[in-house]
Amino acid sequence: MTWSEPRTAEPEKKRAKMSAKMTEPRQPGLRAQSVYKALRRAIIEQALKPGMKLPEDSIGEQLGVSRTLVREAFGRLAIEGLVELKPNRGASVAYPTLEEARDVFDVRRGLERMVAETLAGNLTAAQAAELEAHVRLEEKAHEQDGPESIRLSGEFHIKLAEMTGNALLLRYVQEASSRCSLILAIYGRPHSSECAVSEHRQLIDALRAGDAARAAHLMDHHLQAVVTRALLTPRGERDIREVLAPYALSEGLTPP
Amino acid sequence: MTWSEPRTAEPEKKRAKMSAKMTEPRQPGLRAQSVYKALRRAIIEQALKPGMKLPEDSIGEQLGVSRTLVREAFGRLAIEGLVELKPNRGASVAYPTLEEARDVFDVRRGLERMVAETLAGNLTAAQAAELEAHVRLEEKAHEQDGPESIRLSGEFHIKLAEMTGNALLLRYVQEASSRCSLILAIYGRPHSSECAVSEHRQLIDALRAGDAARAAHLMDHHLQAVVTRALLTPRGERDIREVLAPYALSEGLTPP
DNA sequence: ATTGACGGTATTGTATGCGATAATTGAAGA
DNA sequence: TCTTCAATTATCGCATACAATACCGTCAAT
Repeated sequence: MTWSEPRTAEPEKKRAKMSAKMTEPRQPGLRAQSVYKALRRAIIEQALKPGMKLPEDSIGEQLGVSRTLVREAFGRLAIEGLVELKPNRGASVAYPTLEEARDVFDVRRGLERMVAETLAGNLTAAQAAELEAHVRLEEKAHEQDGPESIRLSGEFHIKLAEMTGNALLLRYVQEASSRCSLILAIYGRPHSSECAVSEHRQLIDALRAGDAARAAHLMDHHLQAVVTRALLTPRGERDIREVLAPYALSEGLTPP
Repeated sequence: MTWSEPRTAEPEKKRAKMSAKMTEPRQPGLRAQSVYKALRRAIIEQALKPGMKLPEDSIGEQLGVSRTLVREAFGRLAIEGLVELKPNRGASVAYPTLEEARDVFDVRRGLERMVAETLAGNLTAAQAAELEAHVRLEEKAHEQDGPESIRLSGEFHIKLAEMTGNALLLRYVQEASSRCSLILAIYGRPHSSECAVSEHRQLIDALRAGDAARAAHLMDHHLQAVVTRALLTPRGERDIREVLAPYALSEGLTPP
């Protein structure tokens, strides 16, 4: 994101009573949305790391908006579990505990099972083709194993949710999905590519065949596999910091 | 709108610099929460009817807070699908279309199926007892068939979700549940008591027996039954207004 | 009579201000 | 040197200020 324009560079005293034509008439609500999306991406891509403090002032200044809009974005992100909001202590990037993490993954499995069941036997030819094209992209990306691979894996699941045509289900899947990203950023091993492409392929087959039970089962185990592959299991924590951090954070302590 | 008190009559210059002790130190964030809860209840209990306009000013004035907090509440409620927020046109109580309604019910069924599966065979004796006590309450209330009956039916499902110990699942179930209330307010027949107590009882039995499949199945059909009993099926709309209203509202038109 | 233009008012979107709370620093005492 | 506590500073919570729309009624023109 290019924040090249120095909107609030000057000592901000002269903005009242300015000549009427220098206000750019960006359409309303759009700036708020942008702040939200910027922060969301920054968190998911780990530019903002879990536990990191998020001062309203500096962020607003950086993004060229007032604290009001930043605050609004924090609200939404807090509901989605991406930031934590403590009274009088402001916002920080969420640092889910292992327990919360497990909750999220459990719910996600359930949600995506619904997706699979809904879609089984109801895919149009076009949709099936789109999914297969996507999987081929995943295969290509998987070879050079960049961060692209991870993004595509995630998008596959979002695409599936979209195809159900159920807006609420889509929203929940998206939410669970972002939270999973955050969780894997904390507890996951460095960069396992998370989703096995072959499992995606099998799933598509089951969906085309209209085998709801098999599709649901595949999805369930696929996501279960993601968890184990990415190491969510707490046996043998690798770093003492990681063991303590959640506790420290949840008590309002701030490790350096 | 009663403009009895001349709020902005005075040149509003003298409100700064008041004697230091007249600020009640209510703890921060609590007022925001209160506004949110107040509006939420008002909507669910249909004091605020679907489609009704929600001006920030008058609501804030009524609740004794500034537009800022009202706005914040609107944001949360909008995410939960209880209010609609249109740019530059403000907030109104949501008026879900039949399609959205179906989405919500579908997701709810899936979520509560998860609840049932999670709980099956995992109820403590205390929990089972609590549920049975609740059902007895429902039976009592069912006789005089007041609005109490509806509230208790809803609470049964919330209680179940709580017992899973999964905070996220609980939140989703609560959200779906409130949206269902709103939906039934629009499309439901006058006051069917929505949940059959006997079905609740059967469900508890299945949960105690640890029969996950049966519990899930019961839950699924129970909720399906709620839909049919409450008449969500669009055959034979009773009133032209009700047919048109969703379309009007969704286009931003405001029927009288 | 309907429609379209115009002007005033009501409401929204966003920024800013003010008091309050927590973080931090620094000084004094153990 | 290590604690304890007070003063300073950074931030937050909330209200308010102000500009930008949208709404509504009036009036003129077809």
